[in-house]
Amino acid sequence: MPEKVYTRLVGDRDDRTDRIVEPNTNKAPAAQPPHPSKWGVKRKRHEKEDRALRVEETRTSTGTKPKDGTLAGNSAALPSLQRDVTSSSRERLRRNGRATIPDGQAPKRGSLKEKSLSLLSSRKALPIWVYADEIRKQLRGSKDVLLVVGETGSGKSTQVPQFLLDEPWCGGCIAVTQPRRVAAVSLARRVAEEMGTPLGSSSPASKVGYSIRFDTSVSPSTRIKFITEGMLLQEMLRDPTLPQYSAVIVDEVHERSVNVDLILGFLRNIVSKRQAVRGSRSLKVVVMSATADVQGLMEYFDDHPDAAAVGTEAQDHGSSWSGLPASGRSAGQNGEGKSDHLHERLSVCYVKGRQFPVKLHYLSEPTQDFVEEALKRVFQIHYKEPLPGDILVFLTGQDTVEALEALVNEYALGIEADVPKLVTLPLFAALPQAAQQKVFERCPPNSRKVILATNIAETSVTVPGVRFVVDCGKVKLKQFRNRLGLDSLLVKPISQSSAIQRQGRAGRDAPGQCFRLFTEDDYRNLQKRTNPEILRCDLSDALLKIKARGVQNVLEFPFLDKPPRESLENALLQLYHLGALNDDGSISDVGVRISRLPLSPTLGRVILEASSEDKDCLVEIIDIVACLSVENIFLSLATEEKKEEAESARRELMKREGDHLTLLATVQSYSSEQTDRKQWSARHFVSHRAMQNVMDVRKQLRKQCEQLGLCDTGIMLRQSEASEERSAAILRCLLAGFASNTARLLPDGSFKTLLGNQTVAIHPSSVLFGKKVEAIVFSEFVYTNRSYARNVSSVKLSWVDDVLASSS
DNA sequence: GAGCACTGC
Repeated sequence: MPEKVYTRLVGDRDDRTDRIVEPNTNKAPAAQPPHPSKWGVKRKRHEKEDRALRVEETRTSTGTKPKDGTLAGNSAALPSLQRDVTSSSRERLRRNGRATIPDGQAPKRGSLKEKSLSLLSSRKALPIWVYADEIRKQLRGSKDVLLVVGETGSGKSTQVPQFLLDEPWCGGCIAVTQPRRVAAVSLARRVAEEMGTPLGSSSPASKVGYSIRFDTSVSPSTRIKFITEGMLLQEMLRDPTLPQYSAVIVDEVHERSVNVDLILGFLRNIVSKRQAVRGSRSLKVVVMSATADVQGLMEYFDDHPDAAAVGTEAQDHGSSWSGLPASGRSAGQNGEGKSDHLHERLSVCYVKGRQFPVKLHYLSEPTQDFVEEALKRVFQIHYKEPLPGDILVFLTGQDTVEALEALVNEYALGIEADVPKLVTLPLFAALPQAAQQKVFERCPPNSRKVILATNIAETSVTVPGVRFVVDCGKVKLKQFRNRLGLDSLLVKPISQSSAIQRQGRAGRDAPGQCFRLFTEDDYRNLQKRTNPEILRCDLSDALLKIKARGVQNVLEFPFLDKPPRESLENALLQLYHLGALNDDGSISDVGVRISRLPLSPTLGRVILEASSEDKDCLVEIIDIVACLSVENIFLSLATEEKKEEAESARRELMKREGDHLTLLATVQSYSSEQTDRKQWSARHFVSHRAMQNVMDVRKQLRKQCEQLGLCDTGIMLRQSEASEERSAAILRCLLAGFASNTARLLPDGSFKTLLGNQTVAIHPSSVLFGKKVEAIVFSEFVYTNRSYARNVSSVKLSWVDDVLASSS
């Protein structure tokens, strides 16, 4: 069906020449030059990666990143921070952010100043401190961009913004981006303490604030604002040139989230066009990274059109200031530099971190069973190495964590009385909060903790007291497959940078050891870096954001790593089918409105459909969409007994139409509970934390829908009676966003997608599991061992036909 | 009759 549209949008399907063609009204897609010639070298690399990806599918990646980044160099002084790192609840974040201001009372100025003075000596001890003058000097001249490469504990996140604050060019605000919300809040709190100023909105004189979803805390005097990447992108949507900022510091760039890639692209455009767009006022950009692909970043920022050919730099600044990495950086950090290239607009600063040495051990032979191997290693360490020193084991998922937990506990029963005890602690994101907290608690005397963790311990959570790391060398990661248009979740080998990051977790408190459950040869054969997320995800959201910020031709967007052509094509087509793009490829009114919503384009489209006159079910759809945009609200249960109990407790919520109306019934029931929602959640085996998030999202979406003019003020108070017609309208809204996620029943009882004719199975977690209905729509499609549809609803085949007919 | 790593607006 969309063959004709496809051809118009992106060229002939069989025409695999080297080009990407934007949606265009021209009948024949013109062969557009993909990008200026200077991108030639980079493009080759992407093509290679693209091919490798499609052909072998064995390479891997995930956001790799050294350090928790939350308070480099100071985390030991802030034990409470560690706990907050695992929390996602807003209340906790709030408390965290306001820890210095008890109960909202205005703090005494003197006490703040005293505290600030007492912190000064520890600040001066940070490795970054001696670079303060140099950093200022570099940005004072014609340099607009500074790269800071700082290893763990260098103090760059807290100190660099303070170094710049009183510079003559810095009249406005400094934004410091963070990938995680907790980091933004805790860094803001720390910097406010160091500066002796109240935090955020607590006082009009406050100089340090933060901005995260659901919680922005700034004052009229805010000069330093810690902000999540997503929030800065939202600000850029309103004000593409960021006029209120004198500087943007982009932290944790090595993690290479999609958001950070977009931010870097927009900043690069602003910097190179700054005269024209911002008048005489310049915008300084500081890019901070732990393990930098410095070469790529330098070329990226140095490559802008008006950069002068040659500059003088670095000659008198010593070895830390140049295009060449200073000696003594850790192995494996991609140290190749381009020494003969001098930069006009750009300088680089290398700062050594504080990390204890970690001794490496490899297997002599590869293992088939890393759980078994990890078990051996844990007991070997436990018997051989004296206390203190906890063990952190990196595994792939909940299944392997629980398997090893059972094994360790079983063998631990046989530990002799005169040997210390072992305390096993699982750690993964789906684990309830209280259980996660246990890894931060002190364990009984004469015992050793064994933390069995997923990738969550690689960046998001820093476990104190670890001196031994056992690394299985694998990671479970999501990969978007363009051919099939679906996500797969597969276990893959980690990258070298990821292995180094895991190893570093043993050297935070004292010298440590890392046991890699693979051979040294295996290590050498690992990919150097993890593929950045932008190369392995669905790009429709990113491309819509780019278009919404006024970049008409997405090929003009300076991607640090250019995504494969197939991904770009796919995303453009998807946006077109959603109605977010016009026939000429420009963003449509629908697209503009979708881009304003904090949702994926598909969910945004469902919202818009629900606001239309004939559907008119926005209230209900918002509840459903809110559920789909947070973690699973239904607790997964371990035992058969619990499962049966949960099934009967949830019976009143289950709807025969499917999972979406079940979610709606759950939200409606939860929100009508006025006395004790926590207890209600426990009774129905529903995650209270997830439901709190649902209510936050619901509130935000309601407000934004009003602002977008999708509904009248107060309409949300109206609760319509459930009815057949109502249910039908709701399901038809879902079809508007998920037309491609539809399947019909075959005589043999299996389902085949209407587009693509692929077999899908209803996931066993669905209320429709095992049911036979003529057609289904699903909001999630995941390939693990087979293709599964999750969050499934029953629809009429005729509705699907209507939607498919109208969109092609 | 399966089993999902991790962020974020």
